[in-house]
Amino acid sequence: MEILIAEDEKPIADSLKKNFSAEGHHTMIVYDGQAAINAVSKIQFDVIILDWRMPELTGYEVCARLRQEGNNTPIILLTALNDIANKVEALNIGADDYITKPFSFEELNARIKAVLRRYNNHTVVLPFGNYSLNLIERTVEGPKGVVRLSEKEFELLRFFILNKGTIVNKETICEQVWGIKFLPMTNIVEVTIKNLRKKLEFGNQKKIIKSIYGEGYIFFAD
Amino acid sequence: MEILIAEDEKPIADSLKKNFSAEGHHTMIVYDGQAAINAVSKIQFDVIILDWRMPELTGYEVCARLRQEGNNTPIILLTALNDIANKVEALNIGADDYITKPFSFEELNARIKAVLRRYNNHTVVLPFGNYSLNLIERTVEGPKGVVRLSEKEFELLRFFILNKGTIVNKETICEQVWGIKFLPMTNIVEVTIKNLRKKLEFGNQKKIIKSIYGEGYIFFAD
DNA sequence: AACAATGATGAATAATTTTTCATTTTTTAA
DNA sequence: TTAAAAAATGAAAAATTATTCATCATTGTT
Repeated sequence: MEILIAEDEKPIADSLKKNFSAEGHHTMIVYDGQAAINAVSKIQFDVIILDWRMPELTGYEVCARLRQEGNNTPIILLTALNDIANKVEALNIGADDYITKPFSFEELNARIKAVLRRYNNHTVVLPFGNYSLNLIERTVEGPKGVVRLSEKEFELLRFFILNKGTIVNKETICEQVWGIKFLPMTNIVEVTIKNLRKKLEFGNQKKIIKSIYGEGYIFFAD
Repeated sequence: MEILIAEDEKPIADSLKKNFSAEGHHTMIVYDGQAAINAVSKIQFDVIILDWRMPELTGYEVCARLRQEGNNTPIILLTALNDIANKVEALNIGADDYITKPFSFEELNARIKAVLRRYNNHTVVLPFGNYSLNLIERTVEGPKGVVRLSEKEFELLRFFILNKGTIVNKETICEQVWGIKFLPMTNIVEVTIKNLRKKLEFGNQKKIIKSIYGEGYIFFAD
């Protein structure tokens, strides 16, 4: 993993580097904010650790500037002040987490892992219309907020997204989602579609799963 | 999507191309096996459709050769024979699916989507030791074969993989996996670890989740 | 060795999800 | 307009998963 440490207190920076090296990561140290900006423009880091107060540009400013530029590498801010206002500010300008000095390496490391975990999930998402399906969490974000899907609902939605814009019949759905040949004496497909609709549809918004009498269903997104 | 069609019967190839174009895909047609090999060396296709019998190299030979070279683009074989032996052979040499002529475009299209679906999942996998965790299917592939995990088992394993090699205490596990502050009067962590172990461990193989008395657990992979 | 603390485990209970079933609603075509 | 087919739905039953609980096993300390 490529880690950038921007921290003007050399002992802290060195100690972090040593610890990260022991875990098999590559670390780069810079001692002021401007150097951090320069480094980020050259290297694609996995995590950036920014001290709050630094010469040239503060960690706060570096973070804000990176986010303005559209860079969304996970950022963790280090601060000497155990100040809630700072935390709120840090998260507002787009930091992913925040840790108060003094801290143990284990603590920082745990935060990094938590951030990366959240961050990685972020990338495994299927967008559709004004919704998005998180494939790991099995949640849909949409007009109803975040809704958890059960396994079958999740598989069904994934199937619909993949086949959006085409009519799919119940036999196909059954084979693909349930992995079984369609048995005419069951109505699991209808029931699961009903439940999925209930979780996705909001008020008078247009339907995204439409039934086509005698043929099957068609899924619209956007 | 970039699709390669290798099919010497021009009417079939043209009809497929027309249909794929209507769905917004780019299609390239070649009329013999050698041309297919050449095309693949130049362009990164999303799916390759190979006729079983073709001049120069048969679809069977093209498929085998591509797989030998380490190319793992999804391949669907078309064959005129409704012959089980062929199907087995096709899958043995690494084809992803197989379809018997005559077929409708819808049928082929459905197969392509099913293959892509399987294929896409393949990429969202966390390897650890001689196991791998499929993040979409929530299955582990390991010495026990493929095992389905329940939601909590899945989240727990994901947490362990992320924190492999470091000791994690029960409080942290509880917070990260269950999203709750640890309550000392519950033992869900122990129980879920027990169940996960049962699904992962095989015979006398060395443990991958080790308990550290009074401290927590440590996860080893490789 | 004996005790106390911690962890493991089987089984009971609770909660959730899946499937079935009976009934109502909608759609199409006569 | 009406009858038949298809789809939607609420609720019951079945299956699976999560959690609790009681008990047993292991570890570290005295």
